[in-house]
Formats: sequence, structure tokens, C-alpha cells
Amino acid sequence: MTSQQDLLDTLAQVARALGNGHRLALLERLAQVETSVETLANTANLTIGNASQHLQHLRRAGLVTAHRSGKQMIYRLTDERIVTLLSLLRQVAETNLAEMERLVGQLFADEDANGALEAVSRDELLAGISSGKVALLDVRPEEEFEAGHLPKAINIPMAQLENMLDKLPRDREIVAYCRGPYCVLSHEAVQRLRQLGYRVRRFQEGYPEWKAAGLPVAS
Amino acid sequence: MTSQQDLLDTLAQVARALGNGHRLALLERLAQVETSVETLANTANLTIGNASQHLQHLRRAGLVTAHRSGKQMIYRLTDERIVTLLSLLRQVAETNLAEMERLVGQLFADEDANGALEAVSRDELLAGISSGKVALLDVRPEEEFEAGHLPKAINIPMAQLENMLDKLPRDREIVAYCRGPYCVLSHEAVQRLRQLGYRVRRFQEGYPEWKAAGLPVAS
DNA sequence: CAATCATTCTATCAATTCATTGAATGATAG
DNA sequence: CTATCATTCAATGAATTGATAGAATGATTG
Repeated sequence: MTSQQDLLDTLAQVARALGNGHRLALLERLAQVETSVETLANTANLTIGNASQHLQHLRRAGLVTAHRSGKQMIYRLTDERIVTLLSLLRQVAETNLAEMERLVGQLFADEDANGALEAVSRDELLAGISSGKVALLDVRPEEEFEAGHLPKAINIPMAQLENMLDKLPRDREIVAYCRGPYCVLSHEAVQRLRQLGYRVRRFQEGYPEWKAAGLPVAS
Repeated sequence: MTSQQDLLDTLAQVARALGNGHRLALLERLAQVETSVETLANTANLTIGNASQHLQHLRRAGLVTAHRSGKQMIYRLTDERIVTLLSLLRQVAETNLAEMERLVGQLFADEDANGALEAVSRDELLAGISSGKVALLDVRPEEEFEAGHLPKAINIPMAQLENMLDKLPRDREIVAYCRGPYCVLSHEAVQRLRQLGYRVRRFQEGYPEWKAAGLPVAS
């Protein structure tokens, strides 16, 4: 006999799979492109074995699937909605947990000190794009950019920022984005570019959120 | 120095709070009305002490707050969006976990055997209501009904179903709803009413989902 | 088909979570 | 102001989770 509690227990199992910071990091990465275990382990700062275990855990919860490509196992999210789920979790946490607010404030503290420019909201970005006043800068690695990006975005991976400045306009405001709200790449880009005199702000969200909202993407 | 990982760890803490079947049951109950510890413990089949501990856990995660009313502590959800969050978790789990599908199928197996009538979707219900062809039956306890219900719904708590049959129309289809998709109250109501010859189906969701979707509610 | 590479599996230990028990706290009623 | 009621706190033991190391598997390369 199945009870309601059995269902809730199974549901809880899925929630528990989200209940680990390393696994959330893996999911954020997987929200960009499907990726091999080794690459995932590197970006999440885990040993291969450990990353593999976490990925198994996510797999048992139905959040990711894997297929083999040559010697590598390629993992990907099973469902677009996982991005929305994480996004909602983030919103709820930021609204109701003081600790969360404190950490977010801290992470972006130097930026604020630096001129108190708020991150650009989705609506604001949409307005800026359609008026043609804003240039979009994608600072993720090329591979992630290739798999999908915001329309008309210019890709300059963080590692090559200083080499490719000629691609950036001087006359328009630049909005930089990366993997998501907590991704530090765009944050670093804004810092460096400000020092070089560019008018630049950070997009509040990232590519996966944009896509999950049903907005147009290019690849 | 705050890193992105600190943020993800804190986020994970919130997800972990959702990672227990009993706590999900508590949240489902709290999605109806704010409630005392004792009542919560009873509906979730927990000892008072254990329920209290789980509630502390939810509180630390910022998902519920408590205030004192006389001798009792009254808990409530901190945020409307928690209902949406749980609903999305459920959708992702049902789509991607075979185990989940199996359990849902099992829980409603006898209903299906009984005539293979699918649960009523939100859109279908909206259509039925506006055409006036459907009568709405709320089978939750009176207290929950009073705190908020679907417009024009008739409240017959499960315990009194047989006593209050005169309130139900014979000439229209009845749609019964309760606390949510996994709540068994409406399911039981449908079973009993079918045996009595009523035309009755179950609403796929419950009051909290309806409200969270921004649809009108009465109280 | 032997060597190599990418990943998974197994075992182990430390840390965390959960349920239970009984004592402690805080508010109300007499 | 003491007795009672509702809840929380603290301590315990069992079960689960997470990290590590090393062996095992499965696919490719020469």
C-alpha cells in the first residue's frame, strides 16, 4: 500500500540531492553545457572520484543523465525546469535568510564601494538591448558560449579579457553576464573594465536563467 | 572573504531543510493555514517534540516563522513562493524519477481501476467553473476552509461527508479538491461519492497551488 | 591484445541527521 | 505564586552522508 508519505519521502530524496553546495556548483555548470566528469571536477574543485559520486547522487535523484562519448561520460541536466527550480530556491533563500543576504552583500561589496552601481535587472537589460544602447559581454569560456548565449553577445572569456579589449565599444554601456547570479566571472570583469575606464555593469542573472525564462538565445 | 561556494553552501542548507518527508508534510499543512505545533504534530503523525525539532529546522532555513499566541506557538510559511517551489520540485521529480511515477500511479490505482477518470487539470477546472457546469467541493477541515478556499466551493470535511450529502448537487459534475496533489482527502471523497452514484472527479492540485498561481480565492 | 585513459565501485572513517527520552522554559489559570 | 499546559532544549544512540584512497571496469589507442 502506498501512502502519501511515501511520495513525500521520494520527493524529499530529490530535495536532498540539491542539499549540498558542491552538487549545486555542478548543477550550475551543467546548466551551461553538458560536460564530462573531469571538467566538472575541475570547475567545482573536486577530485574526480568525489565528483563522480556526487554526479551519481544527482543521477539517482533524476536531476542529471549521462551518456558515454568515447572514453568520457558526458553529464547533462534532465530537465530545463531544474534551472527555474534553483532560481526559485535562490529567491526564497535570499528573501528569508538573513545569512544569505549578508553573504550576497559581501560577495559584491567591493563592487558597491566602487560606485554603488546595482546589477542590471532582466527588464532593464531588455530595455537597454531593444534601444540599442547596451552592448552585451559574455565572459564565460568559449565552449559554454558556443553552446548558447544571449543574442548579439560578444564572447571574451575572462582569461583573455585584456587581450581582446578592441572588441569592446567605448561609446556604449556594456553589460557583462556569465553563468548565473552567483557566478563571479562577470563580477571580476566589471571590476577590471571599470579600472580601464569602461562604462560597464553586471547582469543580475546569467545565461541559464535567461534561457529558462523563454527569452531568445543564439548559438 | 566570501566565495561563491559559501553562497551555494547556504543555499544547500535551505534545500536540505526540504529534504525530509516529514518536513514536507509539515509544509503542506502550513500551506493551508498557520498552525500550532500540536496540530501540526497530529496531522504529520509525529510526537510533539519531534515536530518541534523539524519546525526549528525549517525556521533556521528561513522557510517558516513562529509567533506566540497564548500558550501556543503558531507557525506559518515565510513566503508564498515556497508553495511554487514545492510544486516545481514535484513536477521535476514526477517527470524524471521513475520511482515517483510508480508511486503516484499506485496511490491513485484504485481510482483508475474504478472508471479510469483522470484528475481534473487547472485549465479544465477553470473552464468547468466559468461554464457553470461544475460544482466545487472542498473536503478539508473547516478551519482550513475558513482560512481560504476556491470561490463558491462547498465545504464538507471528510469526517462529515455522509452527513452532509444534501449539500451536493445531483445534476452537475462535482470536482473535489483538498490540500494538494498528494493529499488523499479528495481521493477518498471521490471513491465514496462514486459508490453513492455521484458524478465526481478529483482536482489535480489543491488550494495552495491555486492561490500561488494568483487565481482568486475566497475566505 | 596490452597499455592507457576516464570513470566508477568498494571500503573506511568522520561528521551530520533523525528519533527518543526526559528535563527545562514560558505563559496562563486558578 | 503554584499548577498546568504547550513547547523547546539537551543528551543519547542508530542511520545516513561525505571525503579519501585504491581497486575494478569499459573504451580506446597503438
